[in-house]
This record gives sequence, C-alpha cells and structure tokens, in this order.
Amino acid sequence: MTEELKQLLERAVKNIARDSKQELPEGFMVRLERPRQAGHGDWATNIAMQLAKPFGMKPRELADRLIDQVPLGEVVEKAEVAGPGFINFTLVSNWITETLKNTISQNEKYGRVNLGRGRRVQVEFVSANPTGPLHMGHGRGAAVGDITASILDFAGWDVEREYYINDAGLQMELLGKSAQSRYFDELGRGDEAPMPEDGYHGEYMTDIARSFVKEYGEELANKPLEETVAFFSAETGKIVTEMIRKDLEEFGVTFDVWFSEKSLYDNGQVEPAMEELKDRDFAYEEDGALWFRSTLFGDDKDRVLIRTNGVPTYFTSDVAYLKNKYDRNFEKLIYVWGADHHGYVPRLKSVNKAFGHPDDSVDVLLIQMVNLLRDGKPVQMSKRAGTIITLREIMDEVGVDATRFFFVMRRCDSTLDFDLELAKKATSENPVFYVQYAHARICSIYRELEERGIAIPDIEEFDVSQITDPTEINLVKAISRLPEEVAKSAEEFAPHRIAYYATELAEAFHSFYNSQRILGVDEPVMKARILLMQATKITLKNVLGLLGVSAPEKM
RNA sequence: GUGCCUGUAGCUCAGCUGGAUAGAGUGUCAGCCUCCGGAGCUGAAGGUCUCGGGUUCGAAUCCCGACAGGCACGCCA
Repeated sequence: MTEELKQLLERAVKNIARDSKQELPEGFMVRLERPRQAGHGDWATNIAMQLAKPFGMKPRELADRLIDQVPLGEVVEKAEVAGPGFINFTLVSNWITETLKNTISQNEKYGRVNLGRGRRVQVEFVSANPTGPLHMGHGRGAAVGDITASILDFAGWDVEREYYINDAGLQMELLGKSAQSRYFDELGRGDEAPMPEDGYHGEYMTDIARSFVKEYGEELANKPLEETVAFFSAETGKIVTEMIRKDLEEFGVTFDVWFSEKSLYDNGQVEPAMEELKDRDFAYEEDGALWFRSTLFGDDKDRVLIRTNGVPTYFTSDVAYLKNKYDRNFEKLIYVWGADHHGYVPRLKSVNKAFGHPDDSVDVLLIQMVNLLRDGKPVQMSKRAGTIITLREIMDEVGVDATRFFFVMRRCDSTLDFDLELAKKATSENPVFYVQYAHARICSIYRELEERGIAIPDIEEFDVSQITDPTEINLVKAISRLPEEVAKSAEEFAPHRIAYYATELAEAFHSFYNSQRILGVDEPVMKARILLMQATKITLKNVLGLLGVSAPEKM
C-alpha cells in the first residue's frame, strides 16, 4: 500500500512539473517517512519543501496542489498539509487487513524484502588467529557479523559467511614453540624447550600439550626441536581452530567456509596476485623488496609486500585473498574488523581500487571495543596475567541469547559496555527478556485457547472494523514496519536497528495486552484479536530469528 | 605529531543520506489486575544535543575550528 502511495505521489509530482513546465531535479525520488508524532497520520513526505525552490513555488502552496492530485478513497483516506509544508497521509483502514494477511500468509518469510535481488555477498568475520580461545571482542564481531549476514539474507542477498584462518604468519611458529615447550613440561623435561618470551601461556596450551603426550608419548621429544616445531604449529593450529569452531557453533554461528590463509600459498594464489599488481603498475621492486604503491591512494609511504628476506607480509596475503574473493564471484564483500585495525582500511580499499573494482563493493564494518563490567564496575583483564575473559565464559555465565542481544544492541562504532550482572538479570532491565516474554505470553494465550476449545480463526474471517483501540492499531503499525526495518538495517549494515525494533514491537504488544483482553470479550472482537496475536507472534519470532535469539514458548 | 571513532536526560544509549514539540531503557516519584503470565502496563519529573563559528526557509544531523575520552600509526599479524 505504501508503494501505491509512492506511485500516486510520483504521478502527482510529474503532472505538476509538466503543467508548470518545470524540470524535476536530477535523481529526485519520492520518499515517505513515518511521522514521529501520533496524529500526523501514517506516512508523511517533505517533497513539497524539497521541490518548492526548483519549482519556484511556496512549499505550502505546492503541497496543496500535490494533495489535489492525489485521489482519496482507494489508498488514502486523508491527506493534509502541516507545518512548513509537510504532507501527512492517513491510509484507508485497509492497510490493517493487508498487514495482518501478509504476515500470516507469509509466516516465517514475513519481513523478507528483495533489496539484494539475489546478488552474492560475502560476510567475513571473527577471523581470529588460531592461537587461543575467542575473547569478548571476537564475540561482538561474531554477533554483529552473523546477524548482519542474516539480515542481508532476509533482504534478498545470496549470503556466504566466511572465517579467515590466519594460519600463515609468524604467530603460528610461536604457537608451535609454545606447544612444544608445554609438551616438554608435561614430560618433565621443560629445560630442553623453554617457553618463548612472548609465547602463548594460556591454560589451554597445557591441555593441548597433554593431548600430544597422550597421542605420541615421548616420541616427539626424541627428535631435534627444529624438526618437530612445524608439526606442533600445524597440529596446535588445528586444535585451536576446532576449539574456536565449537565455541562459535554453541554461540549460534556457523560458517559456510573456513578459509585458510596458508592455502593461498599452498595453492599458488599469491604469486599471480602480485603479478597482477605489477602488471597494473601498482607494485614495484626496490631495495630487494616488493612494494605496493599505496602513496597513489593518499598513504604517506608505500607498503612492503615481500620483505627483503623474501618472506611475504600479512598485507600480501590480504591482497591475494581479496583477489580470491572476487574470483569466487561475489558482488559485495563485507569485512567485519575490530576497530583497532581501522588504520588498515585505506590500504585494503586501495588494493581494491588497484584491481579495478568499484569502491563500494568492499565494505568494512569496524567494531569498537567492549568494556566488560560487573555491577557497573570494570572487570580488570590482563593478557599477561592470563585474566582475559573468553567468549565461552560469558556464554556460560549469561547464556547465548542475552550475549548475542547485548553484543548487537549498540551501534558498531560506539564502544559497548557489557554488564555481566545486568545481562543475567531476569527483569525488565534486561531487554532480551522483555522481547522473549512477549512471545511467551502469546504462546500462553494459545495454550489457554486450546484449553477452552477455541479454534484459531482463518484470516479470511478477519473483520477490520473490530480493531479500534489505539493500542491495537499501534501494534499493527509495529508489525507492518518489519520489512522496512529489514531494508534499512541491510542498507546500513546496522544490526542494532533490529534489536531496537524488537524492543519496540514487544512494547507495542505489552501495551496492548495490558489494556485489552483477548479472551472473554465478544466473539467478533476476540476473533480479530486472536488474528492480531497470530501476526504479532510471527513477527516476534522472525525478528528474534534474525537476531539468533530463541523465541521461547514458556519462560 | 597524523589518522579514525565517540561526546545527546543522573546512568546506558537511539536518532546523524537536514525537517514538525530531540526519543527509549534504567534510576527517582505517583498509580494499575478478584480477570488470558505483574519478567507487565500508565503517568510525572528530568535536556544550553561538549563548546564556538558557518551553510540553510530549517541543524543533534552537513562544513570549519576548539576541547574531552578511546583506538591506531612496523619489512608484526
């Protein structure tokens, strides 16, 4: 119905432009917005104010002429000019019927839009080094990445989730040495393989060392250290990656592809990427190293791709990886990174341009830090002291649902305060429970219906004239917003919008529930309200589904 | 020093591709089920949108400049 209104307005604008022999400004589009204020109708537009200048008319005068061109009856019930030149539209009550019918008939598909038109998009996220368990920051990245991917899927994109395993750098050797050292410790021969100074000290390393002892006994200790370190690196990397995979799975995040950085080298994909840069004259050799001309893109110095000693940098892998992604025919690439990597974004964008791709086919979501609190007080963490709080600990303490919700509650580019005690609270302070409670309440009504032997009416029986209370209309309005909220959050890569919307939807429901009854009222009213509950339940479930949060029937 | 992010109610934050009286939650205060789940609802109080300029019919929103907090500036990853 909103589309129809848009078309009516577009036609009206064109008519007026023609009659007054005015040109429409380039790229002009009719945009409708939800008025913030109740009493300002269902939709509003500011086009009269936008076009007043180019048309050489007064905003209100133009608004009046626009209204004259919009027929009343089929779509619009009322149109009025307000304030400096807004036009407020009230739709015919049909929109209520339409919304409920849509919701109930589309069911689990309700809220889907076709913004993506089936285009392929890759969301690469978490991508933590396989050197230790995931911590808080990774958790936020995981939630944001996963939920963004879900939203894009809902918005009609063909989405792939990918984890990039950084298993090629120096840190892997350090990991191997650390494991080796712990292995010797377990055998009581610690002196033979000292722990590297900045090695990995976490407890998990001891567990891993024990597993080596269990499987190989002293066998690995009877060879020269240099001979086994590569084995330790590779095996430990695998074990840690598996640990990470399990944690993420429990967190509700599954990846379509686990992409190994090392495989870029093993499969010879690095060389061609370098050659392509050289061919395009974006890379050159100097002082025995290979350089990328990042200064062409505003960087203050060129960056090294291959070091003097012949060893490629991390950046090199990323160049090859980017090329590899495009080779897999993605139209859009989304990187979810911790904000501490922000300085690296221009470099990635530069390479993207150097390869001749449009700037907007790569988007980097920078996720700001997480401050962990307990009862409002910061939790002290130190890598050195081994007091890092892991994602697993948080999941275990506050549960997956609350953890996910809290991680996406805020805009990505603002730092997040995560209060463990608050997240655990099963009270109104906790927005997760507020939303889930709404769903559970409706389920409870359904149980009651069944007990009383009342059947759920067919949507065709819906009688819109029974929906009269402001809280009811408000609830329908909230339900009807899902598709546009999906579209907006997909366009902006803003998963937090969905968390906010979920809360607003629940609020509309609770408000209705407290002021009106579903059972024990006249049958026509009851039937209409049961259908309203049906649509509310579907919408709540779909929204929670997008967030990866469960929609419990009982709490 | 340079770059990026942030600064909105006591606290935690939405709103930022310019629009109407700046919104939530929480906290404070006052109320609300003999009834479908009170983990709920209704209302009140609470604001120089950090500050100063500019653009505009109109600025929390855009531009410039301060100030404050966070993060990053390797032939590390």
